[in-house]
Amino acid sequence: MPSPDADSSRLDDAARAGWLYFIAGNTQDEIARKLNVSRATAQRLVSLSRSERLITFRLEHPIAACMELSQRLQDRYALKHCDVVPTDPASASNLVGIAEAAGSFLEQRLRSDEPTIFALGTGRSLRAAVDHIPPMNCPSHTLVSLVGNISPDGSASFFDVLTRLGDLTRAKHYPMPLPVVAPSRSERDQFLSLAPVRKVRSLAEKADVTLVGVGQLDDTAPLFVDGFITRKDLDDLRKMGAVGDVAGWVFDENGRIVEGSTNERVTSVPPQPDSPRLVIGVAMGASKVAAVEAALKGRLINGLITNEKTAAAILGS
Amino acid sequence: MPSPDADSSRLDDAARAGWLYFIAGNTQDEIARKLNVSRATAQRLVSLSRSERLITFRLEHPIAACMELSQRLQDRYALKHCDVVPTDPASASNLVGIAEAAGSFLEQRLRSDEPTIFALGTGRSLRAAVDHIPPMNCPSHTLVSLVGNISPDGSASFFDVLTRLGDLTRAKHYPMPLPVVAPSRSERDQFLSLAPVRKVRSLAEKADVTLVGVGQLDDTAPLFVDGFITRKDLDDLRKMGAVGDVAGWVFDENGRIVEGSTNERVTSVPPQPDSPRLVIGVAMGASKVAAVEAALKGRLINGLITNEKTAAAILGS
DNA sequence: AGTTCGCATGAGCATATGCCCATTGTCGGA
DNA sequence: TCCGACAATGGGCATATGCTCATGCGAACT
Repeated sequence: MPSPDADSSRLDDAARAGWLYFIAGNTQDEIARKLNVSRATAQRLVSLSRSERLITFRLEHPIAACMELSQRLQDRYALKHCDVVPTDPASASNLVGIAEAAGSFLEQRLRSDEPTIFALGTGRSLRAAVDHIPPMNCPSHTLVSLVGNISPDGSASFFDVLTRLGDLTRAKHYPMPLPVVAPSRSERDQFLSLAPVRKVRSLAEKADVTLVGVGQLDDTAPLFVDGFITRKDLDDLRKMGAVGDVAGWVFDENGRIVEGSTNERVTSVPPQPDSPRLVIGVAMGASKVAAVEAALKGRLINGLITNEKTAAAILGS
Repeated sequence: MPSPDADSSRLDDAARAGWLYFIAGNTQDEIARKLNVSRATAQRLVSLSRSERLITFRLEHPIAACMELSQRLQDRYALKHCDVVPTDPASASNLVGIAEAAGSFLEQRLRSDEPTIFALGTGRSLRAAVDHIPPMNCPSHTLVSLVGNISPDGSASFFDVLTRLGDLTRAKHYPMPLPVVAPSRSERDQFLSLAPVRKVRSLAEKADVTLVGVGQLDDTAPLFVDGFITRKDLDDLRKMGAVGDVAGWVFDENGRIVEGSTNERVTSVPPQPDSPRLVIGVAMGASKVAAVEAALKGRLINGLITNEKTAAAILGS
């Protein structure tokens, strides 16, 4: 067969093949016959029409943007998991969407027969997520808390994610019977030497799946608002360049855990950068963008559940 | 699993599945895992994203328009074959493109091992097509002419497609040693009773593939320009509503062979409407649009090789 | 002109896909 | 509250697809 214009002719055929395959819905056998080539060649032409961008796909659906953002986040930060849900235009700042997404993620993993250890942080996002989980019976799983469940005023913490989920699932669960931040470093160290606390920490380190909220350190910082740290702590931390927290541990803009200040007194299980296990951050909102981005950079989390707007802000900055 | 917003949720998932499949290039197994459904369901979702037009395909290539036109022509006129080649913007009115297309169609069929009878009309398009065919050895095929090869002046016809192709292919070939239009009806009938002529006609009727040009009947009508019919014939035919010819047989705007006039004297093999065999018209150009359209309507041809502009004109009128 | 390199080709196989069917779960009505 | 109808689900099979490999052809270089 003569081959004048071999290149353009090949691309023409690729275009034809792509058209017949994707638009007309032909099988590659039919295309092979119509173009008078072998099926293998038809396959190559179809493949070529994609790789040469002769044919393009367009998804006419709000989800498309989310998928795109999710993919880019996964690529940029080497995430093991990333959900981006559409930002609900009706409700500007509530947790609709990511709570459901985090909830169904959790539910899915809970329904697995594989015995799994779940480590849980705290915060509004996680609490909302757990509120979307229906009662189910999964006694073979283990739930363990990363953070103390004693409020600054001595009561049980308001966002007791662990107990709530334990009730729903009848899974064994291990709360951490401590204040989140101890009054001093030495008291913290004393707490940590307690047997039940050590048990929880060793479990948490083996957790297959970790879910944490991500806190910001502006004036609405959850750690401060909920009374875990003082105004002075907050100011000190910000002077040290801290931008956010995960399970009470405060980190700077590169996601590095800062030394000193409240980090010397926090009783939570410390996040392990670059964990081989799945560590998912659940967070959304303009105020959390910097914190989430830092946590991603420092690989304090290797998974993310957020919404479209937040995802776009993280990628855009 | 709870099903609030079952519909929109299902479409969302379909969109996700479509995105993952077509844009991210995931397999349906991967999609099934990511969306936490069975593979069968993932398949349904991908399928749904196409049928609901959530995902659309766009072919960024000049060929796309041709494919589209070709498909529409095939659908509208129930064609067995249709090639639409890009209109070469550089060369407004020559036969580049369709000649190559017709040539390679013919070449392809000639290369087949299946012994095939090819019936050939005449005209510039077919001649140009044959000029694109390289020498090859296919003695098992048979070529037969639909039209006489004697010019009005008694010489061999200028566009002797058959002999030329016979030389190139070493196939057995049967020319029709007749003038295209006899001086009178009775002379025509005499010619047709000759043994060699009857042989040719019986072969032509069994032809597996027929290729014909399509002539227009305006002032540049090939039949007239080449001297097969007189000016008066032409005027008469047009008064009778004739718009074109195939192998010398003249038809009206609905593709019905007109009665009387030159059709009483033409010696060619008459076209058979709605033939079960493949009968391909090869033609292009604004002046031929009406003629081609009529031939398609009357099913004098059930295949077409033309160019983009002509195809668009046929469909647009 | 001879030789070598590179690329396209088609056979064949492992995998992915599409679809049928039995089953399950859900919803509306008695 | 129970029943029947319907739709969605996942198993399983026939088919289509993607990919590897050995081969052949043409182009470029010597």
